[in-house]
Amino acid sequence: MSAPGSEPESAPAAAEQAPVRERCLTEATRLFAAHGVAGTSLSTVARAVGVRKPSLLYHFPSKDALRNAVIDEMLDRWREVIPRALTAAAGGKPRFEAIMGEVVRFFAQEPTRARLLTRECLDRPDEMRERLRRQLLPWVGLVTEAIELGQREGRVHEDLDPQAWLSEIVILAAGHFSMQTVSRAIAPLGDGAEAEDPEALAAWEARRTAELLRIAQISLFKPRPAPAAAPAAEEPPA
Amino acid sequence: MSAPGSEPESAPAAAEQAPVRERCLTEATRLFAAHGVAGTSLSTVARAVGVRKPSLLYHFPSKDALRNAVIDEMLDRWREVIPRALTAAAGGKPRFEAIMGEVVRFFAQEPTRARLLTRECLDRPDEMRERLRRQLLPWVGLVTEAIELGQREGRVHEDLDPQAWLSEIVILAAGHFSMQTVSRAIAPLGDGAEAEDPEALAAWEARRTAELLRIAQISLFKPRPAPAAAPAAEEPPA
DNA sequence: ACAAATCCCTACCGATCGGTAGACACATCC
DNA sequence: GGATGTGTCTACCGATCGGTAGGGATTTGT
Repeated sequence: MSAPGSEPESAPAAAEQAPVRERCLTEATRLFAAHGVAGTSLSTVARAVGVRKPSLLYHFPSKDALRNAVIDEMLDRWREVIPRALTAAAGGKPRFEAIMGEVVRFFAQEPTRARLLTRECLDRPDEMRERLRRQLLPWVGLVTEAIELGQREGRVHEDLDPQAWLSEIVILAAGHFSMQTVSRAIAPLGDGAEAEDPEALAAWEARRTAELLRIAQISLFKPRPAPAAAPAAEEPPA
Repeated sequence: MSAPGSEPESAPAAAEQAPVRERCLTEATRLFAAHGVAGTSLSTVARAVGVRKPSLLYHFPSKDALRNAVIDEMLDRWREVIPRALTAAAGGKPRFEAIMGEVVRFFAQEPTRARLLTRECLDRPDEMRERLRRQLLPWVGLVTEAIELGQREGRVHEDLDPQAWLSEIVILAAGHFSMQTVSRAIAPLGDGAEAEDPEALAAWEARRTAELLRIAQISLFKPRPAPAAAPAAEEPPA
């Protein structure tokens, strides 16, 4: 992390009584994701935490430092999940399902992260590009190599551009979770359920996520290169 | 539009000498897209136009009015392009290529629009959802019906969810052009060309766009339902 | 010629912004 | 007990924010 002398707590304490610095990060993440950095004042963050503005500025010497800490924390969590996804299925076959599942789970359980990432990419594209480059260059190589191997083996579309495909899928995943609320503009309305039904909303989200996975899968893998020896063994039921 | 008594000028005059109100919209669009509404002050917009802040507030009674005018203008242009895409290929077969081509062209020639749209969806999701709903509900129905017809005719994947697919593709297209700069984090670096070469950049953008179209196409259409009578007639050389 | 409307300006308003100064409480270590 | 360090506070700073008041051109209608 970026904090010099922060000891990791063994048990995730209740959010209510977590140390102030931690709560500042949490609330700042939430507010920055919702209204943007420029649209969130330090007073607002402080009020959400339950302290005064100078207390916030004691832990983070400036708004920019707070912003960077928030992004660092998010990218650190991301840095945790990527190797887990890659190694969990390193030698196995269902690499694709493992990685996509992990990515989806990462954003789905906290859409805040996707929104924050999207916002920051819009606000400071140059810096975010370099940051993401440092973050994910190593495993971009791994993924593209795996894709190219799949192409040589005939499992992956030959006309697919590995790097471009990866770029588009990452963008799609981030946008998918950033735009949850807005996606309901296309959602079924005439199906009987009206806009506010939370059950119908969850169903719509499930449909969207299923379609996201389907798009990623079918745009990567060939349907069945040829009705050869071993036909059906790779299609998971869900 | 929202202006009561604005007469359309027959010839698109030079941007330098366009009426002030129009230049305000142009500059505000650019700045809002780049830094967000909250991150752009009225003074900044006025300075970019070359007038003083009160002049800006003469044409737009408040910052919120300016914001709405900017979005209205963008959505109006969108409203122009959609029917064109739908009717240009109404009865013909290459409907998909026509629509996707029009959408891509719309955003590609002015990525500002995509960024503004993305930002506004993040900043005011509820309002944007309703706005988009009003905007594109009619032709959402058309597109999904066309997709369902394609499913019945066996040209489109049966397991595709038309509404969800459309939602994801729209998100992908918007994100594709919003994140141009950031996508270079995945771009090829070791290929010899270094980061700043504009030619290599254009090449990378072309690869991305091609991949976007490929993903949309292959996630929609079945590869070839069966090697029937008429085999190859639909594959464009590009 | 005169009045009205249009358009842009200088000067200014109160509110809020990010950030600082410095006092106060408390806990620790010597 | 006193020195030191940590964390929070009140009070305040200059700058900038969105917005207003009102005057001076210029154009337009009559």
